[in-house]
Amino acid sequence: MADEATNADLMSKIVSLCKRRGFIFPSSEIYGGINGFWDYGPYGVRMKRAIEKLWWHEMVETRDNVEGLDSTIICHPTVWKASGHLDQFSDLMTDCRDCKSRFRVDQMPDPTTCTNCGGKNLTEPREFNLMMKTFVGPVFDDEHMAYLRAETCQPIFVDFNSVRVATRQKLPFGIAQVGKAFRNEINPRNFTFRSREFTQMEMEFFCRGAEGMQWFEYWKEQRINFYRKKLGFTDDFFRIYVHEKLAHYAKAAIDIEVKFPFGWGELEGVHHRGEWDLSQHGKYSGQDLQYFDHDTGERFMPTVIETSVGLDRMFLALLSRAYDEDTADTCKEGQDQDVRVVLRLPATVAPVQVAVLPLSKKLNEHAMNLYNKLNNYFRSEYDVTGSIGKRYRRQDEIGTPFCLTFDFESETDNAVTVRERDSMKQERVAIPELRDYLEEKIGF
RNA sequence: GCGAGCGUAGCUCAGUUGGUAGAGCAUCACGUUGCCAACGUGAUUGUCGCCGGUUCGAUUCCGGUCGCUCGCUCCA
Repeated sequence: MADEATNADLMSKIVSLCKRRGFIFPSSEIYGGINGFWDYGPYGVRMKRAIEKLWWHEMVETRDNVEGLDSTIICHPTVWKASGHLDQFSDLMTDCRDCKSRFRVDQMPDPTTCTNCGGKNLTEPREFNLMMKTFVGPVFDDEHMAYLRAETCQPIFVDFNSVRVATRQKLPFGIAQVGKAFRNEINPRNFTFRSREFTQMEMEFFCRGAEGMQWFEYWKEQRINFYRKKLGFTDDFFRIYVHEKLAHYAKAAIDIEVKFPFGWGELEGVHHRGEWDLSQHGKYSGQDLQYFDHDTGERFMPTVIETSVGLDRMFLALLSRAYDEDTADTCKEGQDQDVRVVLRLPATVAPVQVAVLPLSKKLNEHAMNLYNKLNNYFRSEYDVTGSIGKRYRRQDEIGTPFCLTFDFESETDNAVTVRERDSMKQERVAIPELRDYLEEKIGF
């Protein structure tokens, strides 16, 4: 119980910090907000882009057999018929206000009576579909209805042949995409964890059916290594959930779950989807999406291994892991307690990687020169306002790993003090060596 | 979608038994200091979530609505 209370407390501290420092705040807040939508502020967008860049580099730029794609959010409506998104969850449902049960109206013996408790206190039958609707063209009728994509992977399947032909890729190869997806979630919850507009980072890897399990294991390991090595996740923070109940088309599936303040939650899925998606799109489009192997003369439907992660969830996972409160010693007199809020973010994703802080306003000119140089290579920030200690704390709160203090000796010895966020230790580094020094510490 | 709780400054919250509001922190300026939330002086900030009703008068009472949190439900 005490643990749960602490965690709920942690969640509200994170939400509060996000609002205060401009990481994330509610969309349309001056109008009272809109449920399930969140805006990323100045620091938030820096960090979000850094995470995306890290993923893209890992999944696309360092691999010859993975190609990128940026498809539209609105697709031909039949895409969602083929994928099964339109048929499922488009049933009429009713809720019993007395016993809180929910029923499909077409399955009730008597649609006016609760099947469970016999009560008559039912809500009006409503259509449940998690896809967001819109209209293409100025006429709002069924003919012109379209949907915002519920996941970024379907357009990858749809464009599979075009990508294959254009890039002359042979199996096995993958297609990756980062982009917005939309779901009319019944109940958005837990800050940005479940929202109605979100960003996915997905990769579909196409291979021969016989090699499917082998690639499934490969990508599972790759993704786990990414969290361990690139984001520093440890075994107490994430775990693997193996699906026992699989979708009818799937051969294997795991989720990578993370310890959020509200409990364990899915961060990424690695799924063996078999031939299902390409077969469906082949069937509905009438196009032959089979792969022809020139060496063996075989024609077959590729098997798909998917890695799918929510960017917003990775963002929230990083914040959950990074948030910490120190009770560090203070050097100032007259302070009983010094609680320091610090985000121990990996330097690669920190919104500000380097802060340049002149000890005095009199040092403005030269310190500003240093800042302008470093800002070409690192996400940097300059701050002269307030005492040096206060500025360190401001940077701690947004997770800046390195603060460079430009002091009265800097102009003569051509060096600055580098103060490290987590240890608060300081080191004197010559200005000409700063770039190499920081690049080595920050990494990609 | 159902139920419960909540909504006052950027953040955390106090307050008004109905007479349009305060604190701490934060922010800004000047002075001072010069490596871990220093100090002094001064300054900025709210349609008390939104709409409506009752009332001479509503931030306060009532209704609705929007949003947040928790539980149930849902999560293809």
